[in-house]
Amino acid sequence: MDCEARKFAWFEPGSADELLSQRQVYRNSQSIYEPGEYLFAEGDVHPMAYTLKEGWAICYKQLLDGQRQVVHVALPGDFLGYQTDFSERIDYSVMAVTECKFCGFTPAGIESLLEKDLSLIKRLMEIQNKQNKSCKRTLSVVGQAQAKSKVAYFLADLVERLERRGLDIEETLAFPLSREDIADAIGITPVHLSRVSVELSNAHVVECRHNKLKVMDIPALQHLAEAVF
Amino acid sequence: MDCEARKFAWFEPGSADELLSQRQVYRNSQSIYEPGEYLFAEGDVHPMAYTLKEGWAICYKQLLDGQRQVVHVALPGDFLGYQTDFSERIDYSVMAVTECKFCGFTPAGIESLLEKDLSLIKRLMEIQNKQNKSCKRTLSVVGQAQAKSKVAYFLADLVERLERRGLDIEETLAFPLSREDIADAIGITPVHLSRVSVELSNAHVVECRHNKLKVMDIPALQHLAEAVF
DNA sequence: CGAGGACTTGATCGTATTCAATATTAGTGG
DNA sequence: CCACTAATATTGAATACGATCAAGTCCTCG
Repeated sequence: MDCEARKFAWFEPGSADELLSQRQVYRNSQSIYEPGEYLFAEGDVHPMAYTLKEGWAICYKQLLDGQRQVVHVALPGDFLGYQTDFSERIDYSVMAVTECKFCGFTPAGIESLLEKDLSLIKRLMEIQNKQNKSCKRTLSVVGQAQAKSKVAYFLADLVERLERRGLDIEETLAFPLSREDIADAIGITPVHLSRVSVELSNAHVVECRHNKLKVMDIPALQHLAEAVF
Repeated sequence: MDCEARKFAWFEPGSADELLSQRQVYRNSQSIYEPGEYLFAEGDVHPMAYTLKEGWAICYKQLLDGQRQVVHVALPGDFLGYQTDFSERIDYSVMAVTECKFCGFTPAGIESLLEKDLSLIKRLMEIQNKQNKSCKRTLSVVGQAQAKSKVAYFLADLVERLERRGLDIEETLAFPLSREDIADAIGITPVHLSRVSVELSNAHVVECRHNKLKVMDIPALQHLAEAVF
């Protein structure tokens, strides 16, 4: 995991929390997933939580008719799969977009970490709180905005998150999401996304092609996004 | 608050938690809001959290252009306004739809409760987790479904929540939301909502008029909703 | 009974979808 | 390294779902 991303992680072995390390917590916990592979799927009873250490992954839900909604694009440092009650079915799927490295935590491991350091509970609450806010914000844009604003919001949000992870957003960035991934995240079709992308490109706001992303006008992008940043 | 709703509340004075009661926590904490009045508004620094004890309220966000997205319809027992960091601005507004009675908690009050009973932290996490799941589910429907499914989802979800609060959903239920409230919750216009309502009514699925709700065919309603219930 | 607001209905328009064809990229084996 | 193929993305044309504008109707409340 990029060192900048550590501050987003819930618990990072090898950092200042080192003294808390316990063998059991990390046993079998580091794992690699290839593009297209699943960490877990919606409906699974899956008593593990994960920190994404490297790579990009998408979290999504499916309607009964098969329609897919991407509810989160996971970046290094993101904490996934946590549930207060791990005997419940998980409510979303996680699929690797690029090669991903995850660090897994068992419920027992989490329990023992929490007992040793009460501040980790606060941290866990903060993470939930942030995810909550982010989801409401996305819902607002998906529910109310026009296609162009939705695209702008999606890209502006991702760019902001990448910047906080230490990337220079003035540069051309690696961007592994497909048209369909993006479209499913904002509730439009890939075909229409393509048309909107051309508009944004012609307006010299942002260019997003061939798995590369180049932001040309950040203020314009954020303004189009309609959301409060 | 209806006694059935207590099990949804985070902390209910007068219940088994009674011994925890502290004067400071409840000072000035019971308050009544008339329809249209605000508990707090998006952007406020508002260091209080609340349990809704009686009435209906809507939680919403606004885009920069003024568009409104209702992110939650609050019913008795719901816990609102909690933030891990109360110095941050709150990310949504809460407006009373009917006359509402709220029970308020100060950050200091919450802190002292948590210190006395660690299980309350678990409870708080559960609440956050539930809100999270609910938001993702709503996002999926708002992002992917057709208008008719959106309406069905919205009503099916509310009916389920009312039922868990002890109401008999076979009966005609009080339903104080306006067309606009519903429309803003699912991302369609009130005009179109009106047309869809007629369809659902003609199909003998659900009737929702004059602040009354009558579900005629629950299975059909849930099937239309497309979401996993 | 009258006035104002909320809701419904009708007609038209526009954004985004769908279907289909083309173009581009990435992947594979010669 | 270059065909050849499959997958992904773009473009075009037609359609449709939902939005908008406007008129009319139905409740509610004074």
